[in-house]
Amino acid sequence: MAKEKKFVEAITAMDVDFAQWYTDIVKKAELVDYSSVKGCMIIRPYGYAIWENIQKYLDSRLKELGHENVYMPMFIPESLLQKEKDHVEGFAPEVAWVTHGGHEELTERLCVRPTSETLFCDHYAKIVQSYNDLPKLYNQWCSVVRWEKTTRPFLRTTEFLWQEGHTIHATAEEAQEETIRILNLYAELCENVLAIPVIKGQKTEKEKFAGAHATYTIESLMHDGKALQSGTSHNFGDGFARAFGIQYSDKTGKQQYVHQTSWGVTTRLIGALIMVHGDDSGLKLPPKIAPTQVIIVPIAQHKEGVLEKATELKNRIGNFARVKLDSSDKMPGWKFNEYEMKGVPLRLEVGPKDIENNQVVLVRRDTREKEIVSMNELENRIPQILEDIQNSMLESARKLRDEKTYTAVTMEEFKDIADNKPGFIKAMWCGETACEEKIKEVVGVTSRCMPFEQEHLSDKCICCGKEAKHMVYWGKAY
RNA sequence: CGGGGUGUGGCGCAGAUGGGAGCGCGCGUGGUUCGGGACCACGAGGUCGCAGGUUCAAGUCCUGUCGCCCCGACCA
Repeated sequence: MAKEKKFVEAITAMDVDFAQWYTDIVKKAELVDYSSVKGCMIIRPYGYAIWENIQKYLDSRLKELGHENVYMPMFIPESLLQKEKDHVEGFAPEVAWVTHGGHEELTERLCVRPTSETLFCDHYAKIVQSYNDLPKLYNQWCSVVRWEKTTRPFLRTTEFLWQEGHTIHATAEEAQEETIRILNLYAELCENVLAIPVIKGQKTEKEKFAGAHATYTIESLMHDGKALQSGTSHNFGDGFARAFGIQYSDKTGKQQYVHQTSWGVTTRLIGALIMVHGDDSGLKLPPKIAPTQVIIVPIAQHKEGVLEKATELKNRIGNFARVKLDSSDKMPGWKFNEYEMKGVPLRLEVGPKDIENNQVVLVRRDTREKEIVSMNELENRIPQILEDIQNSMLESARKLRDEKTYTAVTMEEFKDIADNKPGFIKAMWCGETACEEKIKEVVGVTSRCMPFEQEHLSDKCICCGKEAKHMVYWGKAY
């Protein structure tokens, strides 16, 4: 362990100070820089490349499912924002307002979008007339602004990047199907691409989105035992449709309100990647999302033929993986540490000895296992290793999460676990907000979700002792 | 928004009781090196967060203000 620490002195050890560890990684791996605007971050090329990979996957999957991308204005007139009561109330404390255009005060102030429900609704009301116009499956990639009090790179910033889908449907059933379809897509993104295991479930009344009929969520667990809401999908029912007058005439000529959904994931997912997979040497990226999957480090590159061979390998590997060659004058050891810190899944070392033996050295980031491979085998072996890294990262993340998931039946147990063992706690709940609030006050945890996969831990609500209606995942959350 | 901490070259820091702006790393050039953060030589780089004030003199003292970090209350 002491040896490991020596590798990367720049990063604070996780168990010494988790928050500092996170900040160190974010900066040292060159994901972000702080900007001159409070709470706003500069996403640097390496960080943005991760986001682009998330976008690529999600965007193509959404399009396969029939969604279309649009772009809405970043400003919302105050009157428009106020049309749905719960919605405004939910967002009012964190909206930024534009009051002036040039030197002139605006007659109506404009809000910088914290989310675009109202804009989509306003637009849908105009373009929808008949059942033939439905469904509308719109998605938008943009940034939104929420005036947060406490900010942290990726996890909570004043401005953040996201994707927001807004769909309208003829029936409640279709809207519900869409809501769940997207939740499943998000879960797939997390598990299959980001190697982050998630719990799918429904938010309680207290935790649901402002103005929603029901909110569904995927919850993941970070290395420090805190939960992170990683994506949400909302069924609005016809609440917004009524507030905004989004109606269509059905086949019988009757006016009906549409049924609506909205859903989003944000750059927060990058924070999840860091906190689920990272270790004391830095970031650890699953191959499917890593901007660079293979880094080639030439050894004694000044010697005859080394750089030529490294370049040749780069070109070959480039046919099936995202590869980079670092031919800078830095020491090989320096490069090893640098790319470990940046979480590059696989390192390929090639030096004079290797060339002599027609081999290379491959080193995995996740396990640090070293493997000598014949140069003839790269096309076979590298994809295998990358796939294996992808799978085993998901497995170890799942194992860690399961180890940090506890069960409580009494309040004493509940409190004891919450105080001493950071992680998810499963406990039964009667469904009353009063109990939820009391649990927060007494135990110090919030409800994360009512998982789709329910378990019967006891007949009674852990708080009031009345009949239990749901098993709930509780925890401290980001 | 409350409590605590912090702000000095790019980064990490030192600068007791007011009077030379310094160190390590990094950066540039040249050379020797290269299988886990190399070494030597030379060199570039600073409105001491910002604004006032006290003083002959402020990185240092006083007031205000802003940013960042940590802990809480609110949130993707």
